[in-house]
Amino acid sequence: MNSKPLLDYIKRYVNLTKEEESLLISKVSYRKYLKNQYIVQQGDICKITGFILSGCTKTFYLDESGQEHIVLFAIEEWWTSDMGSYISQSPADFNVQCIENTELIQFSYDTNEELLLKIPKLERFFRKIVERALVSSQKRIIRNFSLTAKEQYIQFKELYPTIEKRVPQYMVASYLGITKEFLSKIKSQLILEQ
Amino acid sequence: MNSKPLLDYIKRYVNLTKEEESLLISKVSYRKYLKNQYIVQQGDICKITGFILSGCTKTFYLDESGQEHIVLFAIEEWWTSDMGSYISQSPADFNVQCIENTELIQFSYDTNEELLLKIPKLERFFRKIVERALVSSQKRIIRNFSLTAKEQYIQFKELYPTIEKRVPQYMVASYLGITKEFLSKIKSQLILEQ
DNA sequence: AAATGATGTTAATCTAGTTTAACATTTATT
DNA sequence: AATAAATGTTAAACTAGATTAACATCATTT
Repeated sequence: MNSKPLLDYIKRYVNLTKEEESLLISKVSYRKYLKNQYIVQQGDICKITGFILSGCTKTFYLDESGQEHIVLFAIEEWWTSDMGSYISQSPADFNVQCIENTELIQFSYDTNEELLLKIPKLERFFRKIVERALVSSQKRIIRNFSLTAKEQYIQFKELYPTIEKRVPQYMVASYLGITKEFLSKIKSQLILEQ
Repeated sequence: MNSKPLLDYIKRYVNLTKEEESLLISKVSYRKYLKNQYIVQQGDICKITGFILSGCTKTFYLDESGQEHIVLFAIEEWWTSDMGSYISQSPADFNVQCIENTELIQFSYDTNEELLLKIPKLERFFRKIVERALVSSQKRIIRNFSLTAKEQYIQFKELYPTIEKRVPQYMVASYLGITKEFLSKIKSQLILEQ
């Protein structure tokens, strides 16, 4: 397992000693998922939060009519899980599925408690991570309300250019909350305009 | 200042000693806002996070055309601030305004750092608070995508019955992302249906 | 009690985005 | 190379929700 990306990432928020770093690494696990595999399924108790070493995942909700609504994508150096299910160990509302083969460093709910007690600095680290996730989530709500679908698509490309190139278009449409047909129309409009 | 509601609230997440409690109380401040006063304005650097002792606030975004989009309401025992601005001390995207006269216990950005160093348990406390806020925010995104306006309104009433009764209807419409006229139509439909 | 401003309603017209369905293109599998 | 599966496009008919505008009701101030 290549733990450097995770340790570098943590370093941006808190400074761990060498001992703390190796304790941390001894308590997490590495796992490889194949494209299309599920990390969490709606209804499961989400046992892990994963730090992505490589790959790409989508977190989505299936509604009554079986339609898929993507809440967020995650790529290298992002975190992936059903946060609600993980923190309260209750059945997941969301599915997390790999869009590409994906390598994770997994923090399991059971051992994480122990880790936080031994390295209290990690409380601060996770607080900061979650704060940033909350900010993105609130901004997403606003974009949704105050922009047309076309404007949202333009912003999405600016905010997440790599993701836009890596995931199929119909998933981008689902993330934006529109149909794939309408996104297709928007794209052809944008081509005509320029 | 009546600090009991805050201390009781904290007790649900972490246990503080009497000394820690009094240190905490010595580092926060009490403030009363009148109805319609702003706690934060778009563009300000948000210096505080407030715990609501009494009253009600709305956090909203003003778009290009001057339209107001409400991200969230907050009432007693909830937290209110522009999280993005507070955590990165950058200009606020949102306004926070009082819908009623509102009493806050304010945690200021500058003294909070000191407080967290002296009472590391608070890192955990704030992490848990933010985690819960993130979960609500993600659920809100999903409701928005997978429900019709009518369904959203019904869920809103179930989730936040007190808020629905306390705030004017046009603000509920703004929160739901629809016009006040359409909410009015929905309400009259619901009356006919029952 | 009159007047002003804030909040809520109704109805007609309009539009952004959906639905359906047929077809085109790209990618993976044999 | 041929076939199947997945992804993307186009266009017509449709609908949820927006816009406009006129009016109704409630609350606050003088």
